[in-house]
Amino acid sequence: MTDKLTGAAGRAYVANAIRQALRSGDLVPGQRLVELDLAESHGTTRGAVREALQDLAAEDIVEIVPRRGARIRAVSVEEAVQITECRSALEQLCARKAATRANEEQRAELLRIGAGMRQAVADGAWDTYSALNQRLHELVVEASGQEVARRQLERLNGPMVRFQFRLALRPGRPAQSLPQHLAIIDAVAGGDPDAAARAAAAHLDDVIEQLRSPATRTPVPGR
Amino acid sequence: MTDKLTGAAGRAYVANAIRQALRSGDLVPGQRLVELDLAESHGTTRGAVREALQDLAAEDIVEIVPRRGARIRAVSVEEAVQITECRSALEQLCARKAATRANEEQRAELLRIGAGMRQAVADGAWDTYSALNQRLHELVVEASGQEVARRQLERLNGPMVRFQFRLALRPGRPAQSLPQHLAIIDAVAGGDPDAAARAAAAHLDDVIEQLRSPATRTPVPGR
DNA sequence: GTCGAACATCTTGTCAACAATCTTGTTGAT
DNA sequence: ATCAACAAGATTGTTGACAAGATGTTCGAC
Repeated sequence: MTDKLTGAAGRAYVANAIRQALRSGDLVPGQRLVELDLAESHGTTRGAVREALQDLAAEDIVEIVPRRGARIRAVSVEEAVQITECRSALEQLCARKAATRANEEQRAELLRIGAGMRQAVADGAWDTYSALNQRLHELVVEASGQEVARRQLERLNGPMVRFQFRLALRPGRPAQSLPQHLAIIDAVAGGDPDAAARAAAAHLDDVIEQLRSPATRTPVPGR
Repeated sequence: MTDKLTGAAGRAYVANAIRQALRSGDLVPGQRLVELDLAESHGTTRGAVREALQDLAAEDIVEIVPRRGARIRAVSVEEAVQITECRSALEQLCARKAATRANEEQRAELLRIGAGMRQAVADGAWDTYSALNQRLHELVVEASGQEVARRQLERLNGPMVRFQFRLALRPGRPAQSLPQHLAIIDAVAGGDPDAAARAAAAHLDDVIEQLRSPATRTPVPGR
């Protein structure tokens, strides 16, 4: 357990640790990531950290400027909107395909998720709702069989964790998004491709609107 | 000129050299990329080559398997279709935005490209047509102001160069795609977002159909 | 002739030390 | 008090050597 994480193992470990720290707010945009510090605090070598940072840079999570090190990249509201617009385009594709291609088990799980979401909103169980939300998006992509789109969506979500986080916690947000999610579920489970695409588009248009409203903007510490 | 390309410079240089070699057919899918060989043939160090390979792996152009080195990744027809479906989703988004946001100069260039394409088809000038085609797609994305989508599309095109290449050279192909391109130009330059999205979708649906037809399949050497 | 085991060679993975560059803090002049 | 020049420290970039693993080859048994 106190073994030294070496090389390739450390690479993935450090990358995950940073992703996690970003999600939980331990790292904020603009923050410097010093190779030696990370190496020591995670029990790895500088080489492993270096490669982990390269990976994160490829995911647009950190920004590496030569000779000056790596920082957590700041995402502007405008960029968050553009990211969500791309998500919308890709998720419409997936929803449309999923409506045609989903198998019986997947359709059944969709319905279960829908029931769970209703219940979670009724109970005020926001963590549960958030988890179901994530699973719903995953499942639609999975059922669509669009491997390529799945990879693209993963990349898009990387830098967005902070915004998503804020959004889900906004009071009244689950109640607002519930009918949109149920519409997606109905259309996909019911096998109506056009309706599925429309429902996905409507949902993400609403997310964009929320992103633009000032309440969701999180102040970025200077420097 | 005979200077040794060191570190950061060599990294970009080698990555570009490989991309170029793939485009021109000097490298074929499945081919092994040995670090030391590449380092010597390009006058760099192994370290630089290593990083270049990481970059190419992030672009899905090469596949790195631990302890076994890097190979040019093979793209199946099914994957090419999925890539094009994603391109379709994103280019619809861009075409729609471009119809609204393009400035006068951009609309003028679109019309010039359209005229040039007509001429090129009439003259049988396929290289010119291919160049204009590329510029058209670029310009639509540029005019849309969708930086995020632009990056995503770049990534998607990386592994596709071979297929695109084949497609453009197929006899009769320019004549077939010309009206589709003109429809995109008309809609974007004319400021009709819905028509622009429809035209982009129609064009890429046709590309998908071409990809599926056996004539475009290029045999992949075993091993 | 074919199969398998031992061996030789090639290739990638890892590390530690060194060099180059940037950042920060201090000093001194105006 | 402000600023520029400088020095000390911190941080990243690069290299070369070695270790670990994979691949190919030879040789012998059957």
